Amino acid sequence: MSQVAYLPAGKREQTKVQNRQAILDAARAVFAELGYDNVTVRDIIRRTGLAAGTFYNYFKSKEEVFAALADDGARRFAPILKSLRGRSNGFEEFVRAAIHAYYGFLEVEHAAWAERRAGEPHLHVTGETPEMAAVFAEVRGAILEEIARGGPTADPDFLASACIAIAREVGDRMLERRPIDTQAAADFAVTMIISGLHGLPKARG
Amino acid sequence: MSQVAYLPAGKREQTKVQNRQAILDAARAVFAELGYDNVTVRDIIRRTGLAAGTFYNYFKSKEEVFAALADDGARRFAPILKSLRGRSNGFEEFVRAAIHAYYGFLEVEHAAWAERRAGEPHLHVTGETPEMAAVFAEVRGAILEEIARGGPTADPDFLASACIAIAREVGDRMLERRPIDTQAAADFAVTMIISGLHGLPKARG
Amino acid sequence: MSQVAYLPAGKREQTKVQNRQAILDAARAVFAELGYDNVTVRDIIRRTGLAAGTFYNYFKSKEEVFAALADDGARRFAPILKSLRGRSNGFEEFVRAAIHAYYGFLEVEHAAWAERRAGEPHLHVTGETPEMAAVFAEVRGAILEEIARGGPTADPDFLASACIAIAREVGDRMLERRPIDTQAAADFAVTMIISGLHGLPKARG
Amino acid sequence: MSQVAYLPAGKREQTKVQNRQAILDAARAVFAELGYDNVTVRDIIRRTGLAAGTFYNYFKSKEEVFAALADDGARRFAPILKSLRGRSNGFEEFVRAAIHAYYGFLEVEHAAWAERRAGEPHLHVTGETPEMAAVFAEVRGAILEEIARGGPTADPDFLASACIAIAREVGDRMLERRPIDTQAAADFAVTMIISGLHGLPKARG
DNA sequence: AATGAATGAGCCTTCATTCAT
DNA sequence: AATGAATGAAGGCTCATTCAT
Repeated sequence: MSQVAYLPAGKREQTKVQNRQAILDAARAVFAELGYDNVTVRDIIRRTGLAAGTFYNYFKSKEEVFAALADDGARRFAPILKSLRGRSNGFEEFVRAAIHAYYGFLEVEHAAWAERRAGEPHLHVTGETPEMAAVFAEVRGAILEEIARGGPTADPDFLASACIAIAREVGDRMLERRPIDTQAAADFAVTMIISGLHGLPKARG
Repeated sequence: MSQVAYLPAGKREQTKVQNRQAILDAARAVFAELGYDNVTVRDIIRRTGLAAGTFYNYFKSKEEVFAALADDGARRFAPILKSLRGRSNGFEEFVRAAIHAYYGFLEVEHAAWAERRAGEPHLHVTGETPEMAAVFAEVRGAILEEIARGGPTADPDFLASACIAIAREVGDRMLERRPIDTQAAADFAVTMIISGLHGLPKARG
Repeated sequence: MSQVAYLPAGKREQTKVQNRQAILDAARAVFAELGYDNVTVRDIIRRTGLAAGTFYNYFKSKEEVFAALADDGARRFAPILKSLRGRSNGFEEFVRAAIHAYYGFLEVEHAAWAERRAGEPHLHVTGETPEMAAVFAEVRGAILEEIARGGPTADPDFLASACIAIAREVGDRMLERRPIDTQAAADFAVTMIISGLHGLPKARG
Repeated sequence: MSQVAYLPAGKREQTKVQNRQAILDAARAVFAELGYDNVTVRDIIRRTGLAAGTFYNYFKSKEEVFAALADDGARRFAPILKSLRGRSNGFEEFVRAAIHAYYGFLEVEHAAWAERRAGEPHLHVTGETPEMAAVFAEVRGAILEEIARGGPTADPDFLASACIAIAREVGDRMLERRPIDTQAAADFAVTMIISGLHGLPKARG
């Protein structure tokens, strides 16, 4: 009504996008900080400065925000990993590159956390930030694809799971140590994965 | 001091033990069903039929029940794994036996779950039941020991983590399929682990 | 920021004030009725008709409501006492006026109580309503000031305490009798205080 | 049945007395430590080592224990005060002696407390231990008696209340200071009381 | 759309009291 | 009598969600 008509996107729309982004940003931060399970919708909106009710104009639940963030992460990681693969000389090199990327991210992300989450029966922390979920998804995709094109005959799901599991769990251990040594962790994980792959029956002959 | 102490022998003691067990059973079920983080003390006692306050006669918190269950699990699994190791001819055989035992357990345990847990971002469920925590601890110990006696020089923590991670994650995938094929999953996991180990630098020579 | 901020002017704001007041009123009543220590947050909100959680939109704890009430009481009593002092011809008259004001308040307040609080070891009830806390605070201030300006050399804290104690305790007795005779009580208390003061060593000469 | 018959009091009866005493002792301690309002029956029996139910064989509620303790205190203090009165040369001396006795008790008792009870709206602490209740009761009796035998004509209840109030409140202030100076506090309280008395109308003449 | 107060279910925990043993 | 586990009513508090404005 009282809106200037010339602007390509009305103020309304812009605000809408901005708010959505604000919520996503806040959510990302608190997921990293508190861990998925401990995050409440209130935590998210508090961080946002928006009103409580506004959250529900954009998302139905914290699950939905998480999903959106993971999508987002996936969109951002896909090209990175793709280029990694392009530049890599063979599968092993790709795996190495991907794991280094992942551990680098872990290290940075982790540095941001306060050392909360004390008493809980510590059983792997991972998978609780959308970025990590996205990395996993991407790497998994890449592995599946690689396998499809002539890797071992082994069940691709099992294989992808195993690779990711190694990367993840070793990453967790890595984070528990001081100093954090991404190089050593990556070396180990890569060796384990690659030689594991070699042990599997080849596609033929 | 000067009072006659009524010996705790009769029915009282019996129901006390029974109640404790009832709580543990309920807790086990509920942890499996909802996942550790989502379980409330009330979930546990509700399933028990006991009064709210009664829970606190036995445990101080859900953490404590979890710990008790893990202890329990460890107590029951330790001898099994120990005997597995005694009977195994070499490390590979032990790994195979252990993984079979674990997957067998998973299969049974899993059969008990309803397929709830719909909306959640399904990122590994695992590690959240005390039994599994216990199994991991035991297997980890065994691996460490094996390594200590001339296995690869690799960082034992990384190694144990990786082996367990493979077993766990592949186990999860296994559970998602119909029919559940513990043999195939175990074959895969064992191969992956063993050949992964072979790729690691030997202690010497 | 880029959102239109709906100004808090309408009915919303009104009921917010109303609710706050409702809570304060309920709290006042309940403190008087049950005594500070026996009051629970739930007692307060119950009397309010509001939802449980609403209380916490306004106050963090019963302590905070109490403080708010005491502030309120102080604000209302300060001018009264001030004017009393202005109109009084000398300290004795002020003391008399203040005590009359206090006992008058006590009488009214007391009439509102049901005669609950049966079994408790009745050891002075007083000081547990915010108004009385406020009166005490004010009177204490006035006494301290008076003393500072040439009263007895005695320790001002002791002195204020003693005066207030007399007023309070005699007031309690007063309330226990039928009919309630504020005149007699005030006469006694004033005499006791004033002649007590006279007995103390003068500042000089 | 299996009891030796010769003993003047059977073991049963003795235990009964002992348990009652144990409860009373525990109660005394926790009343002093936590303050009447904050004490729960559980606090008392916990301290006792007895079983929860046993408490109810002896007392119906914490109120009842408190009353019993106050009685007990009264019984122990009566002779002390009586002798104080016998040895005192006139009323003033008695008041002084009694107040010294009271403040001495306060000082000792107080030393035993940890400095708990922080956040509470600090409005008089007193009257919450049975001993103090007893002292007050006794002093009150003495004052009443003294008055009856030719003191001021003033209302004896008011008078006793006022004297006790002064003693109590000044005692509270005393306890808040470091170092605790019972001499100064007693001097003040005695002066205030005695000169207050002098100002009251005499019985005749 | 945005707001933010209200809601009430639900969580954890403690407590007084009972009662079978 | 003594015991001590069981009970269930409260209490404090937080949260997701709604809805009048």
